[in-house]
Amino acid sequence: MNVGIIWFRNALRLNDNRVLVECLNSTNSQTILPLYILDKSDLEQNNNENKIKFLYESLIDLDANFKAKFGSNLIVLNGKSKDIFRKLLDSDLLDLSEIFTDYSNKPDDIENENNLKSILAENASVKLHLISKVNSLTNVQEVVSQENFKPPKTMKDMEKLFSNLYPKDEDGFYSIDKPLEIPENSKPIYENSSEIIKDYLFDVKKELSLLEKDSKSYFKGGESEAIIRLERKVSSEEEYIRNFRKPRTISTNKPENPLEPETTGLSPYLSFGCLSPRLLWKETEKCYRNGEHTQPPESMHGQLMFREMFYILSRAVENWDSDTNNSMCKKIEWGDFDKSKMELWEKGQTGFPYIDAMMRQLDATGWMHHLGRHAVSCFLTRGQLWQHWEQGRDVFDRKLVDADWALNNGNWLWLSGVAPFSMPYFRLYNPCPDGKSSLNVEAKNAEFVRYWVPELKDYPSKYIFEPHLAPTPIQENARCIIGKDYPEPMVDRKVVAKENLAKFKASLATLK
DNA sequence: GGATCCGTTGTAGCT
DNA sequence: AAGCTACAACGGATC
Repeated sequence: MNVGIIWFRNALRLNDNRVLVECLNSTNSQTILPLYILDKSDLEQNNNENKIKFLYESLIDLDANFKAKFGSNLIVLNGKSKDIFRKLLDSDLLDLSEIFTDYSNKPDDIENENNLKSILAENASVKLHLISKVNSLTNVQEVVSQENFKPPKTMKDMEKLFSNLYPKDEDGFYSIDKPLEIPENSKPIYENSSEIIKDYLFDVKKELSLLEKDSKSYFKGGESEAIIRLERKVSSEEEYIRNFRKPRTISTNKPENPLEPETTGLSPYLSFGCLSPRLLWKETEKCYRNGEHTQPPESMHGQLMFREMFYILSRAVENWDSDTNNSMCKKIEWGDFDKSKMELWEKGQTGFPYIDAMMRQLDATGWMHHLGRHAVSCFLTRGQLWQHWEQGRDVFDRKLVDADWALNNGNWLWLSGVAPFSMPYFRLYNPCPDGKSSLNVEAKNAEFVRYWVPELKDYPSKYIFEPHLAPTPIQENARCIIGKDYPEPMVDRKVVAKENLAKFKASLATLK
């Protein structure tokens, strides 16, 4: 019996999963074998616990849904994918014919893929299918190899690109593909693999139980959770979706539930592939069809188009995740790696309550408000600390539950000011937002800072963003002396901002 | 080909 | 208190 492997990688779901559909439709495989492969030591080294927890929960959910639908468990293995595939190929017990997985251009995935290809080269009868349009709305390989392709840098570019690929219908909506239904299984599951791969079997439930319990991690992983949240935050919130505008959705988290984001909170589900971007697009479109709605770049569809832009760019631009030999990254003379600066920033001990609140939220929950991301990345790089964007990128990658290689690198390129996006380098975010700042919705409600920086909970709002300016009696009254109970600002923000602006300008001049 | 416009989301100070 | 202006001046696309 020929076996076709469904190798789940970045799409931990059954809905709108082309990998699943293609495998079940293939005439070359008579039985199927669903696999997920992780490398525990690698996973633990590069991800904090919130992310690992989210992954385990997603795998448990996928397993349960797969079992309910297809009558068999998902097989989760711990090891190097090349060793595992070698084992499967060498076994006499299993007649492997095809491997189906989702297309990815993440460096780790490409490395694993290349290893697999070299193994398969010795077994010409086994075919590897890389399925496109699983986690993106477009076929990014096809898009970037088109003759007239130019890397998109603005929303206008993306609108042009979408108009060509998905001509608008009479109502003005792009003809994005319909999400795929979960297919009916017409094939038996290959049940005899456990003997072959027994050394690699990974007990997800057990591993999850070993993780720490006191995590503030807010999002629960899994497709089931994604579908519930999609319904709760999109489908049944039509007015919110139709009016969606990024700058106007800044707000502190609700006092009664400080961990729940004001925005949809769907990003972790997108990055783990628990949710199809196509499904989110179409649910949003349903809301749009009922009345007036915002337009890109600010609208919900606009957000998904930016996501798509980064997927395309990360494939088109060599060395997307590096500042070397990256055609979209200006090489700025960043300061040498400064361990103490990085630690203060990462631990939320900079002495800037807004920055510290955001960084502590990131550490505790794995999530941060998008404008917080702007503020802390600007602060770390061109704004105040003059540290290399790659350092901040690494921290975000390790801690953000919604970290996505293409998006995370793209956003750091953008916010640090090195990419040719619309971010004039002199436009800095104020780490101490006051009532006049565009961040003022957040600033007016200082509860956010009080929750995450409880040392300052008794400070009057007037001083909460720059507590070192509070007169001594006020500090004493709030039982938090700056310099003793909460740090002094680690830099004079205005002085360093001015210096950094000059350095950035000087660096740019040498590039001309 | 030089001028002008525009870009998902700036800030500070003044009236 | 909302709105204007200055700040300092990017870089690619378009006219």
